[in-house]
Amino acid sequence: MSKIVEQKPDDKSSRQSISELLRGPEPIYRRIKNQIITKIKSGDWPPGFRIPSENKLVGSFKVSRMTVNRALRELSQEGYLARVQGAGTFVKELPQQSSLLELRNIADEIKARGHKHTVRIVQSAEIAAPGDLAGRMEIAAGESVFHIIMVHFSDDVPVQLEDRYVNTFVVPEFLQQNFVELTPTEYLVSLIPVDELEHRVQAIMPNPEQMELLDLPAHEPCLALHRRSWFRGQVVTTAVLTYPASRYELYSRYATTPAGGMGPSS
Amino acid sequence: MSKIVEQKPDDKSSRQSISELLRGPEPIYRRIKNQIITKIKSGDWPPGFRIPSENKLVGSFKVSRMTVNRALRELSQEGYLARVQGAGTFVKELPQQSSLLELRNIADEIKARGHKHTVRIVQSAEIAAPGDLAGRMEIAAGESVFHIIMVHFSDDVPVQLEDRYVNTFVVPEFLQQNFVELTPTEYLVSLIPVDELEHRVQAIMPNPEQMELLDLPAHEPCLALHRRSWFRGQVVTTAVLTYPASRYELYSRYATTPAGGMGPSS
DNA sequence: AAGTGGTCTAGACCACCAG
DNA sequence: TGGTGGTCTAGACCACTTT
Repeated sequence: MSKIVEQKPDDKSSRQSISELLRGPEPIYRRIKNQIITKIKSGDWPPGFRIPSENKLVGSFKVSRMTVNRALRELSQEGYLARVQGAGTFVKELPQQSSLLELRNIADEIKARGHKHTVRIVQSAEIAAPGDLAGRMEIAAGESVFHIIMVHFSDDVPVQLEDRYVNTFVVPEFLQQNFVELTPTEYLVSLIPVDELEHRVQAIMPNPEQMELLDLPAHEPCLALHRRSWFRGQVVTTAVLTYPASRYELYSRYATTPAGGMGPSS
Repeated sequence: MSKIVEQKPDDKSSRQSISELLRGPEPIYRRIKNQIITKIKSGDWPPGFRIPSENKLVGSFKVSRMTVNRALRELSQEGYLARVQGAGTFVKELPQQSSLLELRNIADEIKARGHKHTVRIVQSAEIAAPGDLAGRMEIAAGESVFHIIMVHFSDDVPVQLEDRYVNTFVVPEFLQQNFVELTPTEYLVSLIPVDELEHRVQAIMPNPEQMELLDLPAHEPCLALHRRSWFRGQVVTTAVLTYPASRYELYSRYATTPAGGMGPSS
């Protein structure tokens, strides 16, 4: 007879900094997704665990089954869950990967493998964008941009050279950050949602400067990953990430089907 | 007072060879998706075109709005459409790319750029899998696998060396194909659905054999893309695709938001 | 004000898997 | 056979864009 949708006030499980402010309160299905991801990441629901059925979740969340279904279906598409008709919904083994399509943070990757992550900041400045850079950042030539060059180490071995430019208009306080504690990727992701992401991957022979910064022997090729990210039609940042061939490779595994490798038992 | 779901008989727009047989008739929302993709690919609905509203589609397909909504939402997630609340649904510019996450066919890429695609088959045989290969293909050592080595040319310049192994159990008639007409990727994709896909990307210095096959100068690095694909838990094929650095790079652009670059007007 | 997409509901029928 | 997920319906309220 009146309001069908009973909007609940915000609960603790939703904080999204800027995106929250920009996008308004989260829809129910996304809150359910977040709560489930939290359960998985905290270890409450370990890999292989059979999570409550849709009907159980309908009961505990007090929502319609279609809403729970959408949350579970999307989490399944995103690789968190495997759904088997007639049997149940299970937490998948691999907690996401695919460093190519996603915006992953080198510090997390290094730590996840049990190594020590350190950085060396080579350069950090505010410059006027020359023509080619302005083109890549889709701004006018001569406009101000931040430029930072840093090297990431895994157990004191250099594994990534990061050469990054940042739009000063979108992130004016970028250079004030302490990038020893929080990598630029981490900082930017936490601050600005990413609408669009572009990657180019090349094999290159490093130039002398790169060889020195990465402490490379002669004739060792590198992977060069060029990345640009957009928010509301503006380029937020563009970076060239250079990896020594012998110390790094890009990896991505992607399931197109729910039953990808995780069975109910086992 | 009885059946709510009125299953319509198959119409022409759904043919999926094996997947059709395996997965049964397509659900309505997927048939709608396919018809829309057909409209886009045929050029009936060009980039920027505003497609009929959900309510119009509800009328023409005689289905519920939720069903149309699911079709459009998924096509938007997949990058075909951009949806703008209050304004409409628009065909996006880039008809999909992201050669990394997806399984793209080198011949299509070359032709799409207006070049001539040719191949040279270097080797084609059935062999007993040695231990390391058996591991990668998740079969027993010594089991039979197909092995094919070929070079892809763009306007007679070699751009890709394809070194592929195929599971004989899943695709027994693989070697009978004419790969001058239809690339292995194309053939396999048309035959077997892909449940899961793994990619690894390295920078390498080519060995002498690779240098010769790709007609490379000294000291030119290459991108090596290692790919494995699964169907129902079995590795169908594994391939190493080697690209000369100067002639090829991997590219991927990915919108996480509906409004990714395509406005209603413009 | 009219139209659009975003979300949600409370039901329904079905195919599938387990005990 | 009972529970599970897969899909679908016919309605609803809302925020937003366009006219």
